[in-house]
Amino acid sequence: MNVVTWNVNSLTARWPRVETWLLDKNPDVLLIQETKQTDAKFPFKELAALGYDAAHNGQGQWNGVAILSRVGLEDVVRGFGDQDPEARIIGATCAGVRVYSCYVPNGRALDDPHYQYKLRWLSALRDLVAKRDRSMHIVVGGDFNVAPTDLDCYDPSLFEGATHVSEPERAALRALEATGLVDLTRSLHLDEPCYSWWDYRNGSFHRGWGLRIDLLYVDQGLLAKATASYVDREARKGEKPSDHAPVVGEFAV
DNA sequence: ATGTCACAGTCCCTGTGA
Repeated sequence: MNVVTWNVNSLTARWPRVETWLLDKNPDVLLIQETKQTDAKFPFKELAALGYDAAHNGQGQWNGVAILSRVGLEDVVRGFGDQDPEARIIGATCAGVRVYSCYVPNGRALDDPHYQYKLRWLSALRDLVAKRDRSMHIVVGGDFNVAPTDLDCYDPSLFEGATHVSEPERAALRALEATGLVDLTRSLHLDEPCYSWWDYRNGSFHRGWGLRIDLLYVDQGLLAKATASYVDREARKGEKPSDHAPVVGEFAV
């Protein structure tokens, strides 16, 4: 089984790339962030033609998360309940694995109210994950908008005083891990940066100025069955790419 | 250190968010 997370930065703008990529890679489960679509616009029919069941927590202009699966899609839950007006999380069970697609708030700046919202959101995610059914494997994937350590940032000196690298954000990720989750890509690649996002500006991709902010958190039992995790850098190249690349997890289940 | 992209509305440019 493989599970991929990809922030597509508008499924409307990215559909030709996403469709081609699905035909080429045929993943079992794809976790999408930033669809920027209402449920009415989401391409359910086109995905069904490719063999995918899909569930979408759509909003419209911003946010929007989805789960695509060709191995079953059950027990879909959107959001945290009534606490969050923004469409940033969706969960489902695929082939007996509980999966979540998460789009963590950006934070904008340390003194911006949106930063406090980001920390509250990560706390709510931790609470949700802590209450999980531990008889089932779990994958919590998505765009976390946090680089877990300095290895995940191309130049930490440029990010002093900025979001994505601050200690409270990193502590929030450690609190999530403390529920029994591990960072899959980092667990399998202790020294490689494995960046997943590059700013559209400044030729950042070609200069190697990236961050690793797209993460797959899995339970310890699933880590034991993991066979690979990697970033599909090819998807960041070519015509009209997203600014994020897909992050893949492969498991012997 | 800011050279881009996507969105909606003010609608073929501009403000906002990333």
